[in-house]
Amino acid sequence: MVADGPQLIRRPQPRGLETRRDLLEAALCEFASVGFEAASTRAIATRAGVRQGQLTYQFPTKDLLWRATVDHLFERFDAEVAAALELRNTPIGDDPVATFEVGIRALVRAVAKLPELNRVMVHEATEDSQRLRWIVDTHVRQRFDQMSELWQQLGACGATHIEAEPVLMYYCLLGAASLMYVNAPEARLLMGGRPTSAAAMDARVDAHADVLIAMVLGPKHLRGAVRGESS
Amino acid sequence: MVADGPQLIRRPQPRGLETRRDLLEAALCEFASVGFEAASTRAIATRAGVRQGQLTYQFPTKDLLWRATVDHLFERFDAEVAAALELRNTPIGDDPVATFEVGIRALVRAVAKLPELNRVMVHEATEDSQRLRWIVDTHVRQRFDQMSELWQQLGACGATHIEAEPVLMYYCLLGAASLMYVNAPEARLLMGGRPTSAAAMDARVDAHADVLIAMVLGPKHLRGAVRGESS
DNA sequence: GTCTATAATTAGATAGAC
DNA sequence: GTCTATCTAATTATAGAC
Repeated sequence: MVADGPQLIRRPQPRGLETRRDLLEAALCEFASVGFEAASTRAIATRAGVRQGQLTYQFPTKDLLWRATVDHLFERFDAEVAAALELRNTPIGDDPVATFEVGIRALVRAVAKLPELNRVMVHEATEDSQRLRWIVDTHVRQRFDQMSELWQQLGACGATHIEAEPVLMYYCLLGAASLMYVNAPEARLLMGGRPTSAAAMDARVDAHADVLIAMVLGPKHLRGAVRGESS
Repeated sequence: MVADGPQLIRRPQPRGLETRRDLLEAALCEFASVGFEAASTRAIATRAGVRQGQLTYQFPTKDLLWRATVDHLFERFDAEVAAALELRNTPIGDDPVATFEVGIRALVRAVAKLPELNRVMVHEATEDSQRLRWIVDTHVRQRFDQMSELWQQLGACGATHIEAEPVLMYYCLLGAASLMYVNAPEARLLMGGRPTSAAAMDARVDAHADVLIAMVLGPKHLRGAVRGESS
């Protein structure tokens, strides 16, 4: 999705691809933690276990590294969503209510497992820039349009008592779904540093999705799965 | 709330206080836009119309400038909340439902008028650090506890069909209330750069609060004020 | 494909003139 | 209280050896 890599005269060699992948994973962490400008290519290279010169060979400029990282992040995010969809016996069809419910569950699961994506988004979206325009045009707008259409279908079939224009609902749902994971270090401090096993984490994610669905579809849609706090 | 300023041997002189205020306003913008590490003290001084040496006289280190900025930000935020509360004929008392409703309206109004606070929070909360611990201990925890108690009262009196532990609800409500304003540059791109007059902005903020209240208190609490889209 | 060495900028902090 | 000049360290990007 973005011009990448070495000079591309011949197909890349396996060890180059591997360091490339390592660099992308390292860049993902750094960019998500502190944003584009504060992230240092040296720190990224070190985290990936290579030298700085190696990074600039794979990604000639910091900007190209960032774009490749964002592409990689959205790919992983889509994979998380797909995995979450398969986990359920996805009754997706032309029923907007079922689509919404399954979609919200998959969304919450994905943002919880990959908070780095929303962190990068938030670091970039606080100020207008070329990078923000690129990420909106390349990745965000299509997802926003998709969600808008679903929201309008939901309103048309009378499934919700909430009346709001799509852009408002987009940010309400995304914010409610993601802030706890974006601000996970803060949340951990507020909760007093409980250990949070993987199972407890999963239960919390399910409860989180239940809350969002109950907020939008109302009490009549409660499926008895709304837990407060469990192990 | 934080040790500040020059050597404090004598009371500060008026022109010093003025540049101090200018520096805090400038720092607020820079820290909110790009975060602590990417913000440059030179850029802050330039924006405030003074030289860099002047900044280090008022705030010896970047860290002290940041803390003073955050204190200032929370003061301004509380002022916005207070102004929003006075705007309504605040029926706050011991009725949790009324308190919640008025509080949500004031919250949405305040985050919309001062998105810089939530931007700073999000820049800091994506990674554990001394700054994060300081901001949580100094400003966040007391507000979190206050909101948790209100949420438990709301559940106890059966006013909501949502069942969730306080920390989950804290991030759901705060995320739903703030993301649109935190990511305002992105939202403007998604909406196609509509002009958004002050009146339209106000209407949108009211509609936003209506949505949050309807989400939590359910259809029975709709007050006929839920607008979709208006001028 | 990987590495070292280095150029060119820029950062925060300090010292001292006025 | 304000400003200029400067120090030290860290940044991205480049050139070239292997």
